[in-house]
Amino acid sequence: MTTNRKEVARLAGVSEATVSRVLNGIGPMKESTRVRVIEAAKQLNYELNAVASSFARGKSGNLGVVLPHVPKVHLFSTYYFSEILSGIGEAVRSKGYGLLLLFRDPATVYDYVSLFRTQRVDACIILGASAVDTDMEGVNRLAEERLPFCVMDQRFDNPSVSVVAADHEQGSYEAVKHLIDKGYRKIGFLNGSPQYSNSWDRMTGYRKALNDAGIKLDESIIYEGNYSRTSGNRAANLVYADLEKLDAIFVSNDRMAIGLMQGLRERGCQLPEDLKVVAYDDSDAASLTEPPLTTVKVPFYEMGRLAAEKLLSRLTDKDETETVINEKLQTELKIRKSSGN
Amino acid sequence: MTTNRKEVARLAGVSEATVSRVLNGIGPMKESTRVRVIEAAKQLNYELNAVASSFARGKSGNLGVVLPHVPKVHLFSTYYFSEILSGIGEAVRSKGYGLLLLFRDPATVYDYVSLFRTQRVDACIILGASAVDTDMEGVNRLAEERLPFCVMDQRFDNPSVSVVAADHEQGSYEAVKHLIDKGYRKIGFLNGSPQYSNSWDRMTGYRKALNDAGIKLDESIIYEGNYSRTSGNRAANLVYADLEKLDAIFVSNDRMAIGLMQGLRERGCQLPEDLKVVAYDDSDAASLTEPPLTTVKVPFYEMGRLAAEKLLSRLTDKDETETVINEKLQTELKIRKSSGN
DNA sequence: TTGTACGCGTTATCAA
DNA sequence: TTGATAACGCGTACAA
Repeated sequence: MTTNRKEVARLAGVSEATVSRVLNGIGPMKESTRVRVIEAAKQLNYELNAVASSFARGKSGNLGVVLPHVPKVHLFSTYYFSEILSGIGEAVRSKGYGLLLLFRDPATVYDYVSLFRTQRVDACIILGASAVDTDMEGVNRLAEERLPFCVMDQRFDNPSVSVVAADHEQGSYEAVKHLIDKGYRKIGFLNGSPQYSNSWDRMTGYRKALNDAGIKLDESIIYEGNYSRTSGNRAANLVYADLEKLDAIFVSNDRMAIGLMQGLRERGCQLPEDLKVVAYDDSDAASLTEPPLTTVKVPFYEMGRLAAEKLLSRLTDKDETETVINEKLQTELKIRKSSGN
Repeated sequence: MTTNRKEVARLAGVSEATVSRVLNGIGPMKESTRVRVIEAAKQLNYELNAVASSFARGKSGNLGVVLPHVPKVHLFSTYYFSEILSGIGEAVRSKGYGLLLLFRDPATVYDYVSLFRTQRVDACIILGASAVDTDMEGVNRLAEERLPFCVMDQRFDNPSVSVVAADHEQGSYEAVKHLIDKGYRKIGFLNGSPQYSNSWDRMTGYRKALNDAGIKLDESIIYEGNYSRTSGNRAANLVYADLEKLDAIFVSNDRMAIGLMQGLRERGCQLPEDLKVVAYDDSDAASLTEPPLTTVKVPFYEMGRLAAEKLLSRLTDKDETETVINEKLQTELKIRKSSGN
């Protein structure tokens, strides 16, 4: 069925080793034999058996991407998901690797190490990790083994955990500062789930911006959701009740902001007149809402690409310097109508 | 580094073959040896080398999912993408397969066959195929080789091409019928790119619904976009000019509907008062718009899962009946405010 | 510049 | 019920 190296060798009248060398472009070779082998390969429609090759090399040639999977529930905005994946895909393709998608059950400790031990991946990127015990445990075990991996957008105390993230403290700072600059002082904050370092960073940026402007933090206008639209909608209740205490509100992602705005409008609010909103992500939906969302754009695509490139080049390069990846990309405030512009 | 079968065999005091049999649960074996092998494996922290196993079996153990990739451009709503992928992921995981993600350049003929020949995948699912020459060519070559693959949501003339699709004719019929039932007669249609069989099916459904209601088709209120929001926005120009000819409009997907509605509103339209809209997909955005979209829900998740399950079970089952997959799933109309409810 | 020969870890076949 | 052993297709050190 599948034509193999032996047949090519026979047709070209050379040894199998020569076929390998020619096809991999390794070592010196006479032009004439090179041509002969190429011809034979083409004629026989020969293609390298990737599995056999992986086996011989002791590498799978795959980059693993692990994501949490709860059937029918979207933990992440599909925007985040598809952007990061596209970025990773780009890097993977240009380096000639495969991209193996793995789904993990968020409730149990995922065995990343076995992913490597069974040689299914040469490196891996972890999406959607949080600070809950199971996630920490899994990642820490991986770090112990000093395997090539990288966590996306979640910080860990463990200094040997590689991370590519966005600078959410800066992003949040600028978001809140934008509101302050426009003259608003009573700025609330609807944050997301505390198990993401993300959320903490946003909080830090929020506090710092208020502090730098000499505005006292008002704990009573800090709300918590879980990054879902529903949770934003739920928060509308509280926010609506506190409306006289609020000029504006900073929301940790677009989805919650959308839910919040819907909830507020249902209760008769005019937006942005009654409340200015700044959100986070700059997902597709951000410009769809009424009013369109002022929001912090996160370079998900670039984050994915960067993480993958760093990992893969570490695999390729002989420099075994075993460096921990620690990148923090800048965000960018996109100003639209929801903040009163 | 990696402990292998030989070490387990030695520790358990059996042959390597026995280790394999025990670990794969194949053939009869004495309980005592079974336990002994399991113990040894556990003690040595042994895990099967997936690559070696694939090699020996002559199968990669991966299901390939091929999607078109234009850097930074989203041909598909990320909703479609992530839903289908989740569905496939579910099936793949439950069957113990890997999911290999492949990106293809839409401009060139993708060599699916080599995917199999190089043994990178045991089966594959093609997303985003269209009727343009390069796509047809690629898929037809694949069909010729009688390899296990399946195209998602795109029909081909070639009867040996497996397809899992949604019934867009029915979906469109119901969408338009809904408008007719509400008493509207002047119903326009903003369709998507003609290279998708999808678009043709929607057209058929549209025509049939009008016809069944005794409404004469008016070519002058049929518009064409390319499924992008921008194209919907562009269409707003024409639609606005034709407003007196229109009671309602059926739009081939949510994104275009959103662009259209934005464009119309910018021109001073009141929605849904001035024009009723029914869209398609029921993506996340559908319920975010103002007014929320009446739209046709497509079971993307189930389509992904079904395609993957069919393919994988064909691989597993001894029944080599080489059946062509041809599934058409039903859609469901979700009624919201945009159609005047 | 090219060929020989071995190893990679598993599956599967055949004997015992 | 278990053990030998031959593939599997390729990479690569070493020899020529």
